[in-house]
Amino acid sequence: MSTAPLSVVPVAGKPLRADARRNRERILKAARAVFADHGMHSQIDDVARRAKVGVGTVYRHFPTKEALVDALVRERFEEIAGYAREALERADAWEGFCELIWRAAERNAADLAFCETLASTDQSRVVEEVGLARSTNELVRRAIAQGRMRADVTEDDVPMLMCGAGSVMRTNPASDAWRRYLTLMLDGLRAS
Amino acid sequence: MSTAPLSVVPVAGKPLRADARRNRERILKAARAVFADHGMHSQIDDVARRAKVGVGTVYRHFPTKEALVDALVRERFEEIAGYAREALERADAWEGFCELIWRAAERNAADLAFCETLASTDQSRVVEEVGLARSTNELVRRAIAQGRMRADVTEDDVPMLMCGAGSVMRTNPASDAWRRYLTLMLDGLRAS
DNA sequence: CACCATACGGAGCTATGACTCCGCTTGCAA
DNA sequence: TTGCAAGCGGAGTCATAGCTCCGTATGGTG
Repeated sequence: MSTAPLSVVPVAGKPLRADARRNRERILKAARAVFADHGMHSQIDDVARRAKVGVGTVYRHFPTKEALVDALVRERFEEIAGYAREALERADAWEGFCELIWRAAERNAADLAFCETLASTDQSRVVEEVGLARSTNELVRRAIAQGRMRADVTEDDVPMLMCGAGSVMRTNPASDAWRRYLTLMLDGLRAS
Repeated sequence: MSTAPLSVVPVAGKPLRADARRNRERILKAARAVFADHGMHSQIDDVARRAKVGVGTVYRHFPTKEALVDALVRERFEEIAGYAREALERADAWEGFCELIWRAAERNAADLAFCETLASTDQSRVVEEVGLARSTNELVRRAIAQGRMRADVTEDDVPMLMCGAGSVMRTNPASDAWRRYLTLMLDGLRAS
């Protein structure tokens, strides 16, 4: 007995009915808002309600809560990877690096779930897949070569930096503590 | 109908039967181990099993899971407050400060639940009550006066620092990333 | 238009884990 | 030794939240 696929995303990347495509967008939009506000404690029912869609529909598009979160996280990382590519175009790599960090942090500051995810689970997989790893490594390499960043900085330091920032944002939401944090941390990274 | 007290800790701080005192210690000991390993996801049943005690007994001593965690956290903060007092005895306040941070971090590195708590909920209350706030403030004040710490450091920076460390420890358990983190951060705090 | 695969809604089902209840046991004071 | 308040054990209750099921609706194709 060949059961029909539970998921709306077909075996091969096929057409996807118009209403399904529309609903998928509604769900993602609602999820962005709900998860930003309530973090990982957000409930799928809330997302569904907000998207004006039944729970079943949410689960047809994203088979588990985890899958939904992954989609949101990936979206965000892709955006940040874009910042990284822009930063690479600057002649001064250190300036580019700082800009990247600040832009990314600013983007995440209002998103509770993303901060929680960042500060609690390893994201190296996505960071890799999205091309963010490559860009930041290159940025770090250049900044060191230009003598603006301390020479012992490694690729692992950047995720660590952001993970710390996420945690500070989470502990003091609605505060500027994280700006303070980044200032100190970047001072720690600068060549002396 | 005056119901008997649910809790074993009496209205006034009274005698507490011998077996009750013994069990309380067993519970705390078990809880330290379980929470260190499994973090906030730890289950009371596991604590009870490990303590060789019924669940009911755990709840008689600590009315909620939260209360148990609070007790553990407070214990740890009291210990750290001790480190802080020792650090204050050093003539070089900056050295004392670094020592405090390193000792505290070393102590927390193997304790998942403590890191999670640190990185997710505001602990300023306990930090205050335990006298840790007072000590670190004094330490910071002196280090700045002695010209070894950058002058714009405030009392809020220290919890932030530790909170970030907790989060790094949690994301990369069984790794030395947090040492790296502290090195950078302390460099950020040092007077240039 | 008619047909049907694709998709939807939302009332449940279920697993999990915090907490309670109550009959039995035990420390300890008289 | 005896009485009983203080404690104990652990099966059971309850609330929550992730997820499923299936009858109904609808886009799109011939």
